[in-house]
Amino acid sequence: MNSLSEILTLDSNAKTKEFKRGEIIQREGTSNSFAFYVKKGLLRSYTIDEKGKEHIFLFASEGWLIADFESQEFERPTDLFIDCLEDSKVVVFNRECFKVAALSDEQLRKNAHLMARRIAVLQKRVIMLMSASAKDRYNKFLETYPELPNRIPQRMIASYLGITPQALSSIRRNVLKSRQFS
Amino acid sequence: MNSLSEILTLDSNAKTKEFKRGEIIQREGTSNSFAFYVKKGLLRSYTIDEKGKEHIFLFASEGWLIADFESQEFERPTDLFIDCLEDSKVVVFNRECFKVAALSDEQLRKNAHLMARRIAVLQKRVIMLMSASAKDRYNKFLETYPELPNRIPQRMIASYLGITPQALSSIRRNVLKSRQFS
DNA sequence: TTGATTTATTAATGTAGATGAATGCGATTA
DNA sequence: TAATCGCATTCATCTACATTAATAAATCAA
Repeated sequence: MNSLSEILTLDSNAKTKEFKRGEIIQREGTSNSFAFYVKKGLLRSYTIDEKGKEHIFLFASEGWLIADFESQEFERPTDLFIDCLEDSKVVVFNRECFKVAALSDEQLRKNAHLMARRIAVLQKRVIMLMSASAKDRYNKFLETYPELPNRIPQRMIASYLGITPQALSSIRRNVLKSRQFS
Repeated sequence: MNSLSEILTLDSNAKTKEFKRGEIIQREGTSNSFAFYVKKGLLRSYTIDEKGKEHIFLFASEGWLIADFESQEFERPTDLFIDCLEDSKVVVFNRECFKVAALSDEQLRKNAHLMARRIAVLQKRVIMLMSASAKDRYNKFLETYPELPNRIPQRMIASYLGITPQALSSIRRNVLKSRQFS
């Protein structure tokens, strides 16, 4: 599931593009947003609030899909920026491709797993955000995405967790301290 | 979209059941969880954390579907309780019904809309939880679900928002106070 | 109706995490 | 070779919200 070959059949016209680290490939307010499948590299989606603060919604490394489903399902301009945290190879689908009405049965079926998986991930994230402390969320993040911390600066992990870099720094310090005594 | 007729075709064997207010129709730890479509009444799903505190994940009134997608997609026992906040009429689907392999093309298509909509809602919820204050989340809740506050006790709204009843009470007091001067 | 149980509110106090500022440390560019 | 920039860390202070406790109102059970 979620393999490249599965995805590619969704849209035979989809093209693989290469982007450089730091490139913004989708901006907030865009009304025909795309969906991006990551072949290589690392992308993120995020919002910027009225105070100018970034909130990272999702990281997408190899094999993941990144898109603004809210925007696509309700045909609204997107709230999400998407940019590259590493030089990346990305398959670009146009928005029609993920609108239910436009899809063939075959395409839908392949799509269904991706969507169910995304719902599961989001469900878990909401419950974590509501019920767990920043420290617990950080530990869960390390468990769930053990390879990501090597590729992502701390401040972005903090942003994903919904805390400041300072708060994450002090959590890490306390973890180290408590490890010394055990 | 999301109409009863659409849903019912998903599983012609699905049965409508009636439940009383207060009935728990799914418990945490259950390994074959169900999906519930609300014909009438009001349901909620929630977790209970290790301190015994409830965290409401989702309300479902007429026309909504409630289920633990995480459990179903990954075939794990559910973390979610589901119970009735009002006497309700509910269509009960067994978990197989939402597993992709078991669905006809027709069923899949109807399912896809429901899933896309759910992703959109969850995406919005995550972003709100990360970036908005309790007061802003409350106002957004009132905007998005204007009819719910009449049917749900405050403490459950608080739980949905991720705050305590006391905090919600003081938010409401401040809103009233500021309205007096405008 | 009465007593018991839940609910909303208020207030006092505590705390996780935000904010703002200072420091040192690679990394990039000149 | 600096000189500049972004990043992580530390510290002092502040604040949004939690916790605890008390009270009154509303709901439910007998």
